[in-house]
Amino acid sequence: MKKTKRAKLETSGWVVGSVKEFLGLSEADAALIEIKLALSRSLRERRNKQGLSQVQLSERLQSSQSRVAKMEAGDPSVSMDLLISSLLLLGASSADLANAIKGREKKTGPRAA
Amino acid sequence: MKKTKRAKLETSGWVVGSVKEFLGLSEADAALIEIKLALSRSLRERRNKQGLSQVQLSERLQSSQSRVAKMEAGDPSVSMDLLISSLLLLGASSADLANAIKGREKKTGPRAA
DNA sequence: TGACGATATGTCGAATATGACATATGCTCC
DNA sequence: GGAGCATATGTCATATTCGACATATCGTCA
Repeated sequence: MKKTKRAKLETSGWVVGSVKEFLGLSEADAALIEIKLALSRSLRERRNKQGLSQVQLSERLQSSQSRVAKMEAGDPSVSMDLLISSLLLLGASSADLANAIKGREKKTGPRAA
Repeated sequence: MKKTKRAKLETSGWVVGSVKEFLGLSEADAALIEIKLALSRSLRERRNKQGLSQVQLSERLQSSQSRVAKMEAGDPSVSMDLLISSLLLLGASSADLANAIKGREKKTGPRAA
């Protein structure tokens, strides 16, 4: 994985919507980012649903508030490992993760909105 | 994520079967490892199914043969990011990843040792 | 207004993952 | 046996991610 494209993303901040072919992103790169964002959202949802502050969560994770904020912001400096292990620590099951990753329907085919 | 437990795993190599509560692993840690192993297996399957050698795959990934070998071996030094972006590059869809992660049935029930 | 709690952003030294390389093992074919 | 592959394992310099800390922003409440 070349990290060249990533630089651009860092300066501009990942666009939330369809990150697709925004820049010269390959399909794979775009998909990876979409997945990370999906996990980010999932993390915030879980944290909120459990009524935890970022500080409280950071304590459970033995991490820091700033890193939690970055996780939820989808910051490029957070790894999938961190996102996923955090979700697991919040009680997510493998199936939950799978669901988050699967992503909301691809509107490619007939299957109109 | 404390990386203390990981040290033990590195020296012994992750046990393939039920990594569950082998050592003092927390549920979350165990789950994370199981997921990584599932992705590892998935990667090798895809590579084989496409008739690629590790060297060929490493070229596509702009990586090296040794790293591919480590990915497939579930080596602790490989990140989820690398595993997943590799799978995506091999044509896996988000749904495919979700499926791999979801994991083969939890056989918690009778199933005595 | 000011104080407080929660979240965001930027930076830094330390920890970890990376590709590259060397080398070892295992295999088939001659 | 040895040549030619594919795969495994170990090491290393460099790159990336980490937790920690400082600081900024945003709401709300008095």
